[in-house]
Amino acid sequence: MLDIKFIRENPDIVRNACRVKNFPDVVDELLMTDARVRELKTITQTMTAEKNKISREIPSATDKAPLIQRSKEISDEIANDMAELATAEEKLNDLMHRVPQIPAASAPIGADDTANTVVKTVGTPRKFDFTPRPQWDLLDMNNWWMPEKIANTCGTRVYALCGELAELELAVQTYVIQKLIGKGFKYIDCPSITKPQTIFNAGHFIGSDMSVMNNDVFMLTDTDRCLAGTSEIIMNSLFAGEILPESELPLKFAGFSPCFRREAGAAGRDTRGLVRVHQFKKVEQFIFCRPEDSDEMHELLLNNLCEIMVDLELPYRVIANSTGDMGFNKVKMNDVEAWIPSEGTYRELGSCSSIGTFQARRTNTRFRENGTNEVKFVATLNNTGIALPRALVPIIENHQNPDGSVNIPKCLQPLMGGRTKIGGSH
RNA sequence: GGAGUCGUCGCAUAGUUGGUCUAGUGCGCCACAUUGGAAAUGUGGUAUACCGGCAACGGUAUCAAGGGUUCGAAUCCCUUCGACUCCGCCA
Repeated sequence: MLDIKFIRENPDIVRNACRVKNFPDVVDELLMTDARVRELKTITQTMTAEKNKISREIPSATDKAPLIQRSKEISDEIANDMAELATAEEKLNDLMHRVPQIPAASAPIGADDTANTVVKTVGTPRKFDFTPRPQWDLLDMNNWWMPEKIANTCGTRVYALCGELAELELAVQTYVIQKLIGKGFKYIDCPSITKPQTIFNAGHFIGSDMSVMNNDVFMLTDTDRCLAGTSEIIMNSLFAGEILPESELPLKFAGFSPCFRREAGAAGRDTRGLVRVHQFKKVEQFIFCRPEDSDEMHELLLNNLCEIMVDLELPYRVIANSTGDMGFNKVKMNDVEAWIPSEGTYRELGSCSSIGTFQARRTNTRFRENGTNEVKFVATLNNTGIALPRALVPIIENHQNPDGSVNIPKCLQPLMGGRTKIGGSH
């Protein structure tokens, strides 16, 4: 959500944002509705002020009847305008939730991911002297998963890791959490069950009708709860309605949670393997900060993920996502992609997003500025810490040996009891 | 799941026979005074959002949230949410 004053004063900037982000332009309708709301507010408030004045006079009046009569008349007049005001406010509220966040000037302009640009490429893809196996072959060879059994038992797009790879998954998770704790992030073990409002607060969806989430979110039947697709949404709503002291900012969190996604829009894509599943696990970085610190925090979050790529000894690249690819609520977005040998390409492992005050306006999370004592909205940012099991795909493919075994990145070896490799015939 | 208590301005509290409560008090916080400096003390101030206004300022709303009764609701009624205490059940 944007500031209504900003929209009034900069309609062209907002119209342009709608255009480059590929969302319908509702600015004119919004401004007309806003004008009507303000007009009705002025009218009803003036009448209410008079009614209140009369009510205050009644207790001490000698002849109460005429005052009560007049007060009733005003009430009737107000009721009509209030009804229209309520309708207009509801419409305005919905329109406000259809206006996308303004993208950063630095973001590439384009309709979709074909307009994305590569910011940097780090590491050189390994030259194999044998044909590298795809993830599923390595999983099969080492009995690291049980795809048929799980598909029959739990359905498709669900996985179960077993044996040493399950151990490695836990090691990666632990490694990343400990690394972020070491960088001053507060570790939160987040729940996955939440209220739809929490998802709405995160601002990924357009409009005020929450049914639009149905393609993406698992609802829990016969309850008012749903399953969170990421702990980002939980952390984002953690301080809803609060005014934080500026001295507490920036607040840095490392949230861990199981994540649930319907993937209804991805039918047929990545059905094999560990890349796209209904239930996965994710360590998520989340920051609340002063708006002026957003860019610095964005770099910090992005750098953390880049370090993790290096620690895991993965060739990777950083993408600047285009305006059409970054989504409704974002100012700036950088995907981090790891090299996948079997596909000969890079694939997304994480996504670093700067949201500005867009989410904070929905959650009403603010801070009190030190010198001026002014209350302002905080800025929020998020980035993946590690997504599992997806991150295991480049790990096992890049570090595989001809016999199907996988070398363990050095940083994970202490967490694996000192082992240097898993799988194969050893 | 059953029974009960309860949600007031940062914190703690007063206020529940509806009307000087546009919410009192204490603590905290800010400013000023006093002081060599501090403590203590004194005085004043201390919410958020929105509407109108160049501004000073005026107005409206908010006593968990929403709705209702009433000329008028922190106070009465209903619904929802949340907290606590017992009981039951259970990893």
